Amino acid sequence: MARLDDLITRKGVYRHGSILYRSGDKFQALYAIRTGFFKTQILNEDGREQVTGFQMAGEIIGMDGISSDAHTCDAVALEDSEVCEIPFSRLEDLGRELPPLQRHLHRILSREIVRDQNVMLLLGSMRAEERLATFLLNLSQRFAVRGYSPTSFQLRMTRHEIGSYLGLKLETVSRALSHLQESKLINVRNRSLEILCLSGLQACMGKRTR
Amino acid sequence: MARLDDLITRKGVYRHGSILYRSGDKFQALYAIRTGFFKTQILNEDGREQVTGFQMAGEIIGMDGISSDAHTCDAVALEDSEVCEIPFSRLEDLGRELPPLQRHLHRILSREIVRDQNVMLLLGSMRAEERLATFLLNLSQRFAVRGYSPTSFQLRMTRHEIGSYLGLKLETVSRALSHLQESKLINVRNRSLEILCLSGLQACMGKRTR
DNA sequence: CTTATGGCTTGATATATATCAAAATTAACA
DNA sequence: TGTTAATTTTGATATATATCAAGCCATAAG
Repeated sequence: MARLDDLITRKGVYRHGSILYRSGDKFQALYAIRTGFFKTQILNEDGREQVTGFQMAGEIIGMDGISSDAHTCDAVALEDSEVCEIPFSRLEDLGRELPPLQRHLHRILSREIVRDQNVMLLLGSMRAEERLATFLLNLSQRFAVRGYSPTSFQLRMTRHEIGSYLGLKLETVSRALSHLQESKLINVRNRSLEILCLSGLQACMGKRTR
Repeated sequence: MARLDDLITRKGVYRHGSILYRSGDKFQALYAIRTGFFKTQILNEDGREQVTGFQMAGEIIGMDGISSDAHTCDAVALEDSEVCEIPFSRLEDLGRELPPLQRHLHRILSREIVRDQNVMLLLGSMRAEERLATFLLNLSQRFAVRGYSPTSFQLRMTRHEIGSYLGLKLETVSRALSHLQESKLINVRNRSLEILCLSGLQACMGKRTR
């Protein structure tokens, strides 16, 4: 553990809107978010963007860069955030000496694969309101794990960014939020969100017309 | 290399329709496809399915299982296929001794992450015909790498499976194929596909109304 | 060779979401 | 702190894709 600490260096503070890495940047390190909130996004040749994830404190980003020694997405701070850098080749070196660390790295990489595949399921088979419910429940769980309220939190991203992540236009996101509110499942006012009925939201995930 | 060969064992032949692993199966190994064609899919609680990928000879599957020691998707043979098994903990052991092998594994895991994120882009931001063009061009490239014709090949999957992968209904897939054919970009008759104009298909990827 | 079954295509119609537009609200900044 | 710019909501309408339905084709089984 001491040796891992030795590896990790405080990379610094990223102000709201600033960029941790860009697509095309040389890959050298993974980043552990200490505090704050990021989004990752990829851009098409023709300028279309897709938000591929929202990352919060305790999560690791940058794994996309390993495959080609260059990052394939942008990572942007959605609020002032503190980040630690984990030089990747040194992490690999250390992993060779410490099997549990090696295993841990593999699990983190695989967890990202599983997460991505669940987003595919969401994008490929769910209706707008279901996608939103799934998204809110996912945020809720992740806040809960960190000791924050699972039922009351701030959205760190715009409706446009939520829409980009969920494959919807921002108007659709807004309407779906309004509708969940009418259904008494949530309270939403700007970026503050309150979940009134977790089980109701869960039920909402299972509704298919599509 | 000899030691890697030592690790890998021929797992056997999987007949068309048979299952290499199922969601929930204990994770013990990665699988290298020697010959043939697979699909991987996840299933919702409520029975909805999402095809998460199509894998061909030379590709590795099973990486989803590392994170929780259990597979999170099903892998199904789409034609008679031959598979090799790579016991994962032994692969990790060997990776600790052979840094290039370790690095190779990390690249493979990361490549899957990048692939998945590009599918997110497809599902989140492309129109039906674009998705199909992207899909066909991806198959084309992968066949080319393997020394097969990039412009003439057999589709190994049904319209339904293509639709599940692309987030479309099978009728939409069928119509989009017909339309690409009318546009003289492809010839398609059942499962045989011929690409008449690679650059035309590429241009088709960039068309947005959405 | 014949029949049956699953897969595919095409048409008509329905529907979910996108698009366009305007106003209201909030946040950023000078 | 006033002013501007960005974000959000909501409505009206357009459109892409889903749904429903029927017939056709191809492959597999008897």
